[in-house]
Amino acid sequence: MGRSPCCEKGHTNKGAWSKEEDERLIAYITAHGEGCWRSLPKAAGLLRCGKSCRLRWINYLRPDLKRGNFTQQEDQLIIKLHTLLGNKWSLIAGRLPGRTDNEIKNYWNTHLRKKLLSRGIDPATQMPLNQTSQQEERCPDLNLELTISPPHDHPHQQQQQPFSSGTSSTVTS
DNA sequence: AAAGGGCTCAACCGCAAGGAC
DNA sequence: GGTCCTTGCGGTTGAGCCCTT
Repeated sequence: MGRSPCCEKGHTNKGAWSKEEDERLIAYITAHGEGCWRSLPKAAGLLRCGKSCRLRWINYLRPDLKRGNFTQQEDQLIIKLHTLLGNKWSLIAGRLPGRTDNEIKNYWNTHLRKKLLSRGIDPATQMPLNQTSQQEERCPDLNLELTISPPHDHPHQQQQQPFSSGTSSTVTS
């Protein structure tokens, strides 16, 4: 049995969103704000599941989205953050105003990964490919994320090192 | 000009975490 | 304290676009 499905599949649309659906979603959220995604589709008159509405809003319809090409600075920041955080796309997105986790994830997988590989750099560690095997034994990625603080820092620093890479990696924008 | 292959990115799926009851 | 429900996240998929032959 397990969990109940997030929506009744027989009564929901799937696939690409139509313009009308977008407009309905925007109109509803503009009027009522982001509330309960579960009940939103019904309230907004959409034949979509809440999950789908949330995704559409966050990744595409939100007014504060930047869209368009990533800048060099953003490239560098993403690479740096990925080295520190790994595939924590939502955390990385939290450091890049106007960008979504999905967008960054796609950009990483399609552009940055290849870019680094073509330079002979291991995307996961940013070490030259012929050194990564040695590196992995000493410094598994997992340890890194323990030293990271979330985007909205709490004032009380636990006894962890903040981003300490010294140089320009003060990641706060 | 057409066909095939590769690439991009919006959207879906399943799982886990957190909160409410 | 346990169970159920909702939200959020990361991985994956596939339709459409673009480039090459």
